[in-house]
Amino acid sequence: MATSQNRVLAALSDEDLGALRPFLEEVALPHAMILERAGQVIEHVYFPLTGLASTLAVNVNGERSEVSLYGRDGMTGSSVINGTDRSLLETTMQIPGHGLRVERGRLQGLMREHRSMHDLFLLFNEARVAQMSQTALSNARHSIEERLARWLLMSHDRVEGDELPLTHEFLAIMLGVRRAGVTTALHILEGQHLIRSTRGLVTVRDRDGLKATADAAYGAPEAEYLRLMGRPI
Amino acid sequence: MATSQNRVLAALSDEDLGALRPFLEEVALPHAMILERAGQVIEHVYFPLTGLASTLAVNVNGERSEVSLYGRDGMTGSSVINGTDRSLLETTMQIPGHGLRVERGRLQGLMREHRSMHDLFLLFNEARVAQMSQTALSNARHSIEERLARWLLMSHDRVEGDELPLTHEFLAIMLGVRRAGVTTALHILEGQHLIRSTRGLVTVRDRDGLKATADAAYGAPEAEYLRLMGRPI
DNA sequence: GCAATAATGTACGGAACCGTCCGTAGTCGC
DNA sequence: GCGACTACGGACGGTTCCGTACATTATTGC
Repeated sequence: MATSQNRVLAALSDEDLGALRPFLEEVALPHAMILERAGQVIEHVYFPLTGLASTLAVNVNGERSEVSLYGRDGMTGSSVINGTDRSLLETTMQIPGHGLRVERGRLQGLMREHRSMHDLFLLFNEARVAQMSQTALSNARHSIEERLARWLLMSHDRVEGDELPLTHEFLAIMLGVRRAGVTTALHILEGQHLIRSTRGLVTVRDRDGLKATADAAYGAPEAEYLRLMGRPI
Repeated sequence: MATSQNRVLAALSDEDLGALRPFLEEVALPHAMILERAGQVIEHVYFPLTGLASTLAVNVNGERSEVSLYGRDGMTGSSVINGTDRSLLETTMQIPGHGLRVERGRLQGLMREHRSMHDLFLLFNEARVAQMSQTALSNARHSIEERLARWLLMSHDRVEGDELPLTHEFLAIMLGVRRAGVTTALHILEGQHLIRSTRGLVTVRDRDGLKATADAAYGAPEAEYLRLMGRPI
């Protein structure tokens, strides 16, 4: 079991990982799989090894917007880490992959026995807060183009290679904007040769150019992750 | 020392509160006081008894937008609770008041000795995540008018009486919009007799009307606070 | 009470984005 | 290989909100 592919598991002490390992189970993470449902008790906590997961805020009117994005750098179940068994958020797979999972009750017991394990998961929660804060700021102040560039960079950080299998519709939900708005913004980025966009696939061509477009929307949460976790995303 | 005025302290067990109490220090919280500076090591963790604090995401371009708001229902230092000594966020007093504070190092030691204290603070962190998520969603999808109504309701929940000493400029920073946009939105709310607005002061007149305007932007995080903390804001 | 400052009211053109719609082009299931 | 479906491209008027500017009205410091 390639636990070290997941950055959070890799940062665990040998002892903590040894305690957790027997309860980790390999699992496929297909596209659109729902890892956590808003308001529902969480069954498992997932550690992606590949693929991309995202956590959305949803409300009673069916509006939705992404608040956090992670892959092999993170884990689901932030509310379990914080001591409860459910949250208002929804977590789904954006780009398919595979990962490891552990039953919630088991993890709760392990965190109680192994405080340093809990402490490490809390550091990831803190990194996630940094990311969520930047999302809130970007949603308030930045253009679709900037936010899209940020999102593509964040995704690019978390997958192998430069290909991101994503539809405009999906990106629109992530950013909380119109699908047509995403189409236009992608065309602009493509016109600047920063990406290539084909049906269901965005290919990153010029990462530095994307950074220039994203400007202050990208970078700070990523640096905070490095500081907190002691290793890059 | 009126510790029970703060909802987090009030939710502590007698034993945990007894351990913490000797290290709590009364402190005035004047308007615009900075409780935490972005990127700087946190000196104290504050428990407001009155007044309103807010936490802002800031970036290198000087852009800023509120991500979280709390008063007697909460505490600063979420990053300390998560195991680090600083964060990218900035926390300032919006409406003056007074509160209690404890040195960071002392609190870190206490949380280590008294796990149930740490666990309770984590539940508040979880409530804050719910609030931040709603903020991110509202920033992406809701009009200034809706977001303003939400903000006024959240503030109203946390002060005594119906008077909120706030300037348009301040509200604009909170919402991440133009000052003139706030002025217009306040006029609309005032035209509907939901508030009265005079220089430096907003008075809530029709709370239910504000709820109707805020729609889905208000309510869910507040219900989650109740669930997590076992008491209303 | 008088200047200086802070807060508010108002306006303007323009940019960004929305809601909506429809046509076209890939892709999939059988 | 053909119909059904999904994804994308492009357009439309309309609204929201921006950046900016400037005047007016409280309040404060002296």
